[in-house]
Amino acid sequence: MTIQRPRGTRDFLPEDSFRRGAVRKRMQGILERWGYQEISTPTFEHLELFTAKSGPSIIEEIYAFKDKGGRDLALRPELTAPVMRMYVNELQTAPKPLRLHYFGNCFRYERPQRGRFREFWQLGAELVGSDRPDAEAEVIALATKLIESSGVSGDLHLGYLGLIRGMMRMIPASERPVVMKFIDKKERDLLAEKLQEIGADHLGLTELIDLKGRRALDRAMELADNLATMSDGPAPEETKADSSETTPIGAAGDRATRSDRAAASDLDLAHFSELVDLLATYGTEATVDFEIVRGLEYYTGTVFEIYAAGLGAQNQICGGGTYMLAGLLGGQETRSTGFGIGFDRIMEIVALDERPPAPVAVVFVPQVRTEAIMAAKELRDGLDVPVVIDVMGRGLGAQLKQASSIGASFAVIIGPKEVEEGKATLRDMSTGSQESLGRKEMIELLFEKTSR
RNA sequence: GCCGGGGUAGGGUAGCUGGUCAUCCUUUGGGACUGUGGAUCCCAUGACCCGGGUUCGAAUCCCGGCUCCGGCCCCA
Repeated sequence: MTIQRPRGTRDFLPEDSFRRGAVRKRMQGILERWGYQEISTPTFEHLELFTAKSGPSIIEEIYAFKDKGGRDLALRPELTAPVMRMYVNELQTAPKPLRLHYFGNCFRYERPQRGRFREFWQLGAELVGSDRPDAEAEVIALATKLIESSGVSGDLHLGYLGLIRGMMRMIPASERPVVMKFIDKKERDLLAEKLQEIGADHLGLTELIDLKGRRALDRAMELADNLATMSDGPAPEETKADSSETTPIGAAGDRATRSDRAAASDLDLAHFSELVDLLATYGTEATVDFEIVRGLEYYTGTVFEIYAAGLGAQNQICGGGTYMLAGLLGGQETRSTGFGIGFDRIMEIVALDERPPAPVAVVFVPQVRTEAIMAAKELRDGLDVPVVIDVMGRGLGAQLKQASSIGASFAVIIGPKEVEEGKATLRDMSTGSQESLGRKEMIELLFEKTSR
């Protein structure tokens, strides 16, 4: 038995690596042009970073371990938390806004299936320091631009947590987690049942999440007005009561706390509406969809997800929104907006056909090996394509055969005759035509013919 | 964690109602062809996922494990 790859990991053969590199470079080129700067963080972090962000239950899903010094560490399951940790550690006093992008491998201990691996790559960006619609629109437009650049057509769904959270304040705190869960899981029947049970079916929640697109926004405005009228009643009192029971024992407690913290700005639908208009300016098409709640607590308002066709169950290729994480990680509270793209999922459906450049082969008669190696050296300095030379001790014919099988565009043939004349023979591998050239002309001609 | 379907040379496959040397294609290395490739021919390398069980005998049947694929859950 040979040694196998660990479960859920992949090997990337030269062809795969080339394709991945090409798509990555394309995306990073766009990020740079939008003024985002690349950063990198460690592959592993203190476990606490991730439990602080997502709660202790995350430990079940990640690679967590103790090192030899007894420290609790974890392979990063995502990159937003490390990036914000880096921000809190060393970038808090940098001029705002900060535009950052990253690309890195992440790890989760999950059952592998299509589009889901134990080691996977995420590419993302964070705009730190603003949660204005301007910032959100830029980030969302950027995300769609990146996905487009790979030839993948994505379907952008744009949500806003404010209204739903406003509605949540109208129902008992103890019922909120389960209601949120039903929304997230798209359990319509259970949701309707639950709302009726707790006497909250008049809020318009089920109606809201069913609406999509332009009409959803208009209707949301009306619902917000109704809600504002209702909240003049007992709501503030209840809010207070909630905060008193917010000892951070688990997800439920956190949920209530953060919902309330964001209360002041929650119902600001004008903000959301402005974002929708700005996105139109960017030419980014979005479907308004209040069903997107992205279960994560630190999102404060705008959230979005992008789906792609042709991926089966794992069709989400991008997720993001506006969040407050710096405070949670011990820094001064800062609003940021960002997204992560599932790079592997993009690669499964990417429409680009990128191929490595064809190499040039130096083919020689054994007795002039030295001259051939020197020629190869010169060619490598002068050309932008791979230059390869025989290391198998093969004869001339076998070398040409090899050149052909690796797809060489040209062969530079060197024998005693050429050495004597100070020239080399250039053979076009597709046509078989040959010409004798001096060193300088050889490089000039080849450069011209091989550069794209 | 749960539910299905698979695992035979590097890749793709036949065999799988148990019994000669496990089939064929391709790839790789060598040769026919020591100054000219793509063709052809010859040679070589190379596999029954692992462990038990049933049997005179297991690639084949049974059980367990590992792993891959698809779905659930969760997410990227």
